[in-house]
Amino acid sequence: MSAIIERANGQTHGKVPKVGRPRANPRQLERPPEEEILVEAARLFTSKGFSATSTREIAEAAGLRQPSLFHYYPKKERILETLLRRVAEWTLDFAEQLDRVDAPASAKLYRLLYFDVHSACASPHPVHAILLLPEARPPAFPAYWVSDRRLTELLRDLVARAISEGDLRATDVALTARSLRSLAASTATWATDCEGRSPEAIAGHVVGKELRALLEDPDRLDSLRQQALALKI
Amino acid sequence: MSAIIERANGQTHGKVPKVGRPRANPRQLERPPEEEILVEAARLFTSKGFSATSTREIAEAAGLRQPSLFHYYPKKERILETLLRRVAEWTLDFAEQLDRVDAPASAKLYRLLYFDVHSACASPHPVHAILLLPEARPPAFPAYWVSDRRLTELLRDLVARAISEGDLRATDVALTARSLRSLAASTATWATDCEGRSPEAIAGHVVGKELRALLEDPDRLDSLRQQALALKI
DNA sequence: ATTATCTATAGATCTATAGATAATGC
DNA sequence: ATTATCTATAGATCTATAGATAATGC
Repeated sequence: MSAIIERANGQTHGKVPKVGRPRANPRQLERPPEEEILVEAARLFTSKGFSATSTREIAEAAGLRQPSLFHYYPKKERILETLLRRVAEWTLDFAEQLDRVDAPASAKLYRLLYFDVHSACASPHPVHAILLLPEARPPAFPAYWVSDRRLTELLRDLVARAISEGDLRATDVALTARSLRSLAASTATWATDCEGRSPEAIAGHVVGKELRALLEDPDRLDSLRQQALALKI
Repeated sequence: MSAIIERANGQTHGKVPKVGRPRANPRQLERPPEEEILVEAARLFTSKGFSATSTREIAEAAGLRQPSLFHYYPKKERILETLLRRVAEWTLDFAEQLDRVDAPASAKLYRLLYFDVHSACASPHPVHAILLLPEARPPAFPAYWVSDRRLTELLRDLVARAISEGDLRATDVALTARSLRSLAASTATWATDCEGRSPEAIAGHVVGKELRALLEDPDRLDSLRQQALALKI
């Protein structure tokens, strides 16, 4: 999870505040407070839900008193908004890098799905599950849903191109894209139950199943997988 | 949705109360109040979330004042508990009938998945999405999770038998069962976005994709589908 | 002077209970 | 007498604001 949430802040460590009144419960900080808040909020939102998580719980988990939270996020909703943005950017950034690579659409499709599902499984807490919170549904957080639509369209284009390149079977492209888009979030909801399986194993299984179903020649799955994972991003 | 929620109450219509103080806002009732409450609660829980839905909203939607709700459900949680039980029973009952039919495991697997996903898509509101509410996660509602485990084990057995019968490819059976179990709920989250597609089309697409991926011979999908839908339940 | 925090609290909920009330049933 | 509803409200939240305070920085 941390990786996804912190992506935009690789360099910001050490930004731990020196000025300001000391905390009531001092502790060693590894991240700036606004990042600590995001990490704890993500954990609480996915396990208890957005509305069922109080700002007090988030604050105490981040080592602060409840009103101090509002110094960093002026509304509770802004925390969820920030998390949604980070999750969307995490995948969108990868998708944009992938776009610049020259490779068959089927390989790119595999690689993008694998990246998305693997991220969802590898997070210690299933951050991607925040995408399924009823409180995050449209029309709330329109900026997130713009990114989501972009990603769905990207998947649709990859599927359509892979079909015209002869690698995938003809199928309902829009429906396929919509269901592929939900793959990472839905895998995140159960991946933590599967003890003993690595994120790589789960993502490989899930994405492999999708592509085997879509491939014109299912026996090509193994070579497609190798080709996809060999792409230099 | 109504079908799933009301399954246990086919005969109970007309149980509209004649005794008791009249309502402040009288209206024509089609269902007994406890059923009206379930239908409205299901709609509100899936669209706004459990904690974000107040007992006042549910009550007013059902034509009652807020405290009157507690005549039927002594705690707000009991409403969600009842919904979870109905959704679980809906699929479990079908699975038990299916169990008594003599047919190849692959056909039964297709039929069970189709039933589950089709129910999820056919509901005017995605009731199955309540299974994804963070508030419904274990360890809350242990009775529901017992049913859920039963269903996952049933899927696992069907997959294992279909493999030993030679219809499905060898694969990680537990992982496959777990991901198949999440199919209906996850489809419910996006099926309503797909205007112009019938529940049959969506369920056929989604379940077809799963089975094509699992089949030893993908070309057998069409005949498997016919065989599955022809089963007399 | 600026900043990050604190304490105190206003104001708006929200769930659940207590007890009254207005029907039907016997 | 029983029942389903109502009104009124207690008690426990919860979000967000106001304003004080205890550090560092200049």
